[in-house]
Amino acid sequence: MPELPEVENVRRGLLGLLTPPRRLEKIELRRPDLRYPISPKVHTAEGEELRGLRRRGKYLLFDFESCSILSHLGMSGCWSPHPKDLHDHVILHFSEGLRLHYNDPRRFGCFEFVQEGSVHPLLQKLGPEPWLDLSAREELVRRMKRSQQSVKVGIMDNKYLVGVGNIYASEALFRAKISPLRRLSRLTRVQFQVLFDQIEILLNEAIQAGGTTFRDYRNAQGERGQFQNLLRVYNRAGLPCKRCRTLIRDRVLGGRNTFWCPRCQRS
DNA sequence: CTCCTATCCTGCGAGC
DNA sequence: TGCTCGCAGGATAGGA
Repeated sequence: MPELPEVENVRRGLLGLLTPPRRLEKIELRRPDLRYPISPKVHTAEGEELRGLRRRGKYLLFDFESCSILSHLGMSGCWSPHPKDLHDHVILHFSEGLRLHYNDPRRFGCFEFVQEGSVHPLLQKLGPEPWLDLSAREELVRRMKRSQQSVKVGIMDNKYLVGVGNIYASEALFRAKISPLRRLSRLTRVQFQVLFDQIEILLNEAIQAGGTTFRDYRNAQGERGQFQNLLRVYNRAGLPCKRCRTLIRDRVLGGRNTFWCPRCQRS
């Protein structure tokens, strides 16, 4: 469900609830696993004070004194102070009665222990955050140009860069006027620069708008995002392009539905 | 290596 | 109204 802008909004909302810093009193596991088995080592964090809450790509990191806990929301995960009961799989009991409930019907998310000073294997192979300096951009162009994958599948691939999921991939390519079908190896350097620019602008706008609630995304306060009102191509197959009125097309690419305007995105 | 597919799981909307 | 089917914002393992 959540892409980078949604996870960033969850992070900010949780940070608000957790300020001033609270002590984690107990981790309540309502089941032994999500996507992976949950390590009993997570209980190490009990009794420790929360030192910070970071985001890396679509992952959240709760930083404690001696360890961190890595949380991914998968497709349907959500952190909230309000109990939902059904599918509340993990509950963090903080001091002063604050409880954070991790709810995830599909259980594609994860809840992982990270030893202080070590990098979790899930984070090991991740590419950079999408806000790239000049040299990071050049490096990325070099790497991506070697690939025969479509640009749509490419920008969603975490080994190149993190945070762009299925909605924002289609949206970024529309803004950059690049066909999602084009192979990475065939993009020009200028196209890469425009694409990286548009990804940054798009994600900034989406964060600002509180993320996209296409279906069931809610932030930590239970509120919907607003960016769905600003989407230009996603889920608009058969509807007229907002720029040129040509009908938006869709097609499955890398197993995910992809939307584009065949006129605005010809190259 | 790289690329592609199937898969994990539940809920919901479309279509009949 | 009620049923079935297919698809959903992610990411990985395993095969070609």
